[in-house]
Amino acid sequence: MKFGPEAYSLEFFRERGYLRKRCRVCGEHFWTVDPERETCGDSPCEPYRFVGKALARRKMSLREVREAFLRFFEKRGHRVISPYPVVARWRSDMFLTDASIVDFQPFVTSGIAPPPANPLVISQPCIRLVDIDKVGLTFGRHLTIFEMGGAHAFNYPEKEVYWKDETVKYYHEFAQEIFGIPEGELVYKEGVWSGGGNAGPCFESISYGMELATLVFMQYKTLNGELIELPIRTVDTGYGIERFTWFSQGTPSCFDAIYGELYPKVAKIIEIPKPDEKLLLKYSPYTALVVPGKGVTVAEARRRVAEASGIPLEVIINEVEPLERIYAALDFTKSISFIISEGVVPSNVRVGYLARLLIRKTYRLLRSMGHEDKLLDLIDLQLDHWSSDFPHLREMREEVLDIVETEIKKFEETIQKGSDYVEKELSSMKKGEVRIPVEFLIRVYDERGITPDIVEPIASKLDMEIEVPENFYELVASRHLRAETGPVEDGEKKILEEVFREVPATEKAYYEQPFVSKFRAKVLKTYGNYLVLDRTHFYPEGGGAVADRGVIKNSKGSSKVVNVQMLAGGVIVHKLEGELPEVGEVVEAEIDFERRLSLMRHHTATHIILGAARKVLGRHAWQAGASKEPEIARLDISHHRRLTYEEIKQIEDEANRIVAARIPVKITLMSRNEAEARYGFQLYQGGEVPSAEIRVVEIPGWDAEACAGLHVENTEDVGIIKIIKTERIQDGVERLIFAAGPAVLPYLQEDWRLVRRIAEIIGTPVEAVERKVEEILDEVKELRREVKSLLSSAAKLRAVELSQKPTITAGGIEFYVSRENEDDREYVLKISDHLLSRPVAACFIAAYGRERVSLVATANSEALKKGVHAGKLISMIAQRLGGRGGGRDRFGEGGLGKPISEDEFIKESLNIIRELFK
RNA sequence: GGGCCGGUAGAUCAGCUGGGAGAUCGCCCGCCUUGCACGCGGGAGGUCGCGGGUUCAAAUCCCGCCCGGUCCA
Repeated sequence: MKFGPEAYSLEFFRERGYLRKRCRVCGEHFWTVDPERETCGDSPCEPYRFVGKALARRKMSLREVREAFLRFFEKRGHRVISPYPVVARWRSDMFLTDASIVDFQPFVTSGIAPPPANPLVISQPCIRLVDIDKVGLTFGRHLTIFEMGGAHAFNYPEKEVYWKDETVKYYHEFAQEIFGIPEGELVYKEGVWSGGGNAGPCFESISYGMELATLVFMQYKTLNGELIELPIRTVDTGYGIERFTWFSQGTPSCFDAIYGELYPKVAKIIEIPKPDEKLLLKYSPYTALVVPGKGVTVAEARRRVAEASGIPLEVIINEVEPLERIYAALDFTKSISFIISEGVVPSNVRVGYLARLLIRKTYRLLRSMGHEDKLLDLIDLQLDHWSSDFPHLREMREEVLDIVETEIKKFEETIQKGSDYVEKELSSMKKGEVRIPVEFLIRVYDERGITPDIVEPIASKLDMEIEVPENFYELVASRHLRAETGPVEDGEKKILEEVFREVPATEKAYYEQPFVSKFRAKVLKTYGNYLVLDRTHFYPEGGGAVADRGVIKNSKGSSKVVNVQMLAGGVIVHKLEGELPEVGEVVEAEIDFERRLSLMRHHTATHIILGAARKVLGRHAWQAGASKEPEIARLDISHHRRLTYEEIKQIEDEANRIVAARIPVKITLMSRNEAEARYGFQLYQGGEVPSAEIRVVEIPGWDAEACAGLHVENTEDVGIIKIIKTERIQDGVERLIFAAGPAVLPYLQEDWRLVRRIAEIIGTPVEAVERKVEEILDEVKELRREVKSLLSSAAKLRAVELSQKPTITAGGIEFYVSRENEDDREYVLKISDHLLSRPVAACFIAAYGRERVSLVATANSEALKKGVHAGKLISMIAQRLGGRGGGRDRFGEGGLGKPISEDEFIKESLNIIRELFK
């Protein structure tokens, strides 16, 4: 994708005499007032020229830059907006906020909802994990967490705010007024921005070798590679708050600028290497040459920097690399602090998995420095340091530390178990083999989460060679490619949407009058057994709740409503069983209201339980899914530990306290911006809500959620809430299964019946059941022991009895053939043990069991020497008697599956022995 | 959501080409020895995750479920 020069040719540039030039290194076009300039100045086209210098008006801290940025735009008519969360819960297409514009997508940029202000300015903490491996290497040009200063204007067809010229002008003034960057050092490189289905031209603003901001003009939608003009053109600027801070301070690295004040405290936890300042100042400018991305390995990037800077590679590795690790550790722990403080629980799914990867990566990084035990201390430091700007970090401190600690313990266990396994496997493969196959490394990572850096020390301990391919993680990923499965398309719904496309949206009468069960409505259209009315009280499936049921009466009779669905465009379609009415006819409908009431109770109960879970477990307990049926409801919540009986009981108690407190359930329709401002982002428990207006269901003082469901009027109407059971459906997600109101009764009654039945069976009063069952189990164990012991004595006696005289002696072997009455394998084998322990060649053949007779044959070592094979012997006997069997030389088993008499068994056995041994 | 690995004594695990449930540590008893991972002898401890199937016979093979781990989205 490329835009023509006209997209970048601004009045602003013409007025000020800018020239359009082409970078001799990268070939991109850029605008400058300096006729001598030959490169665009962006990394990697030239090294930094601000390091070690004080080029700005004054040195500024991160907070000072943020404030200066916000005030600058506030003075120019922008309203300052508070930052959004870093976890993008209002979106279903991404997990983390990675740009300020994300806050306003897709609702504002697509025109569904108005912006909270226009124009507006925000300093948005963003998290980007894509370049995580290069953090440190570029001395802070790349960070996993940074603040993006966003000045945004949304231009509507009927209302233009401002566009390209003003955007560039604002930047120009900002750079000059606040930072004193001379015009000759302000370069605007032409670029193309695209992301999230949108695109547009952009300018990258570069000074002294570093891109400080990107000015994007979002004006297209991309569809199948084509650009479609958007009705709303958005000014999307991203000012690098950290980069401006770095520039103003001229420190060797950006980390010094961000975390400089924190260094003394960090140094108390981990020793910070202190390479020669001159070395760093010499090295730093050339980190501009490192460009993250595929194809270039870390080693290769280092080699290039060494060459360009003239600093020997080993000096870089010895002096600079340890410092880079500290840098990365600081950046990662800040990211962890922000993510977890917003209630993310590490897990093996979704955003929780990203949190887990980040924590594990940081742990391994610290481990490589021998400081893995300091991870919590660093996070604590970050929480404290940044809480002056982001107060929720302090409020969540205890929860964050608890969650991270739990995760660390889990990982340590994984490492411990995995390492033991690896050592065992490697030792067993060691014979001759000194090179560890790559396949093994992939396998232990995939199956046990053991990364090659954990295998390495074990390998060297065993004198084995390990070589990790650069594309290791791609190899792992390729293992999973074939498993890709697309989402299951709801074909039926698609067809219905096509059929009813022209029908106007159905009036949702259930919101106006949620307690009306009988109504009349006009039939607008039918298709197959589907029916659309002009208005309906039937609540369609949605928000995790099943649809209403009921009947629709018409001239031809009455039909059952078996399903109700909401189609795109707001058309509600009823699926009927029975005759369908004529189009235009007015029908009478009645909802199964007992069922509906139960659904409403369960819906309100879900909100109450969620509030209770948050109170008992902590604010990280977010809804991770929910379902409501007439008989039962379930709520999935994020939590890092299995729920204990105590916690479950507490949640239940709290929930029922709210039920009893008779709190009216308040349902309000309000604008998105107002709802977010009043209740915060915890509104989006049920996921994204794709509308400008938000229906807020509030239980004052307890819970408020964006919710389209039907609720009872007062918490008292829920009656009672009983948690039936809990399950762990994913790591980090607990499922609460519960019932509310009369729906509770069947569960209580079943439990009651069960206990009474058990009491009846064991013949004891209900109160004594618990103790009695324990006694019975003890007794059973005791009896088993006794039986075993008695059989053992009996077997001994039987062996003595049998040993008096062999049934037959053939081939120098004594054969004892016996039909045992005791149907117990242990008993028979015990006889064999006694019988064969004497120093004569002996063989024991027995049949035991009544209806289904089993056979066994054993031989002692003396008998084996004389050629007995118990397995073959029993196989032959069994076959002769109509059964099957087999086994090894000293032991054989078989069975007949039918009864047999003693005489027949002994006769046939003897026949075979005689045949074999004459 | 999908893939892969696993579930055997209190703990860690072996046994898994079907044929008598094991080792180490821990526990109990005894001996030896005055000492903090001492030695020797003896013992207790198991629905082999649950359910179904195949088979004369299943810890072992097949199917389903539950639980744990892990990777990917």
